[in-house]
Amino acid sequence: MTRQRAAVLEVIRSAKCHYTAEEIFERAKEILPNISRATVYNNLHALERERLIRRITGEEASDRYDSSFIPHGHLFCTECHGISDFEVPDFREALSRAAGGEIDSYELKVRYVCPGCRMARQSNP
Amino acid sequence: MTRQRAAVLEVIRSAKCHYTAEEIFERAKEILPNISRATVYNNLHALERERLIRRITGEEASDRYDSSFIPHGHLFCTECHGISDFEVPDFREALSRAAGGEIDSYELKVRYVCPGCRMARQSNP
DNA sequence: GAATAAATTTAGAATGATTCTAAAAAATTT
DNA sequence: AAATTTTTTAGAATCATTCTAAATTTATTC
Repeated sequence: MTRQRAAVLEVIRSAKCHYTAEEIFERAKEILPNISRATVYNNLHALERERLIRRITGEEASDRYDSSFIPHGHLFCTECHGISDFEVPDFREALSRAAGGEIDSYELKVRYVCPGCRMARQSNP
Repeated sequence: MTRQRAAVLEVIRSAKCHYTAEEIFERAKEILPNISRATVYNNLHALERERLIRRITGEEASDRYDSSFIPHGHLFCTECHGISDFEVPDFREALSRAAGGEIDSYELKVRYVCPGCRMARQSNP
């Protein structure tokens, strides 16, 4: 656990939303001003392998990262492209049975129109 | 529905696996040799909007496409990077309730080690 | 059915996220 | 402390996707 890896992890842990690699890089620079983008990517991969963070592959070009391991799904708004979390039951057991062997992780992605955009739509349809 | 859009849709519908945009482009050229890559991308987006195909955002950099609308999840092997389908119950109703409004589509992604890779692992661990 | 307008296609340039590379720095082992 | 391994760094390279502007096709109007 180098200082750089700790900084990347700290940024993700203290985030109130899901950051992209670029956003993590910007914030890690506030802790270690000389940190390089490549190091952020290296450590995101390492931390994912060590299961300290999870990668969210969304609708956008860039992935986002999450440090929560409480089972939850992700809601992707198709209008404002916002992402929010939502509770889901723990499927792990059922999925392992369906997959015919132990699973690694799972992600439930839902595309929808978020309450904010839905309201805005009603005002000017 | 132009000839180009029909060709793209035909390639996806007759596929036995999930192709990337590049793979679709290669196969569409067998039908319309002058088709351009940009046209394939245009039509993939249009077909997705029209709900004739679904986009699968996986572990790789490039998205893949599916023409099946039978509810199913995708299993991503973390070793060989293969993708396979698996049956899941239709969550739509439950998800709409959880999301607090109608949902657009959903995708259940599972990362695991596929049976082939698991066996190969046991032989030389 | 020709004239006009709108939409689509094309080839290639541009963009942008991520990966690669090779040298320097840091950490670890002997 | 010398030697080895791992990590970091800056910047170049890659690769999927989007953008652009001109050409073509399709639809609409007279």
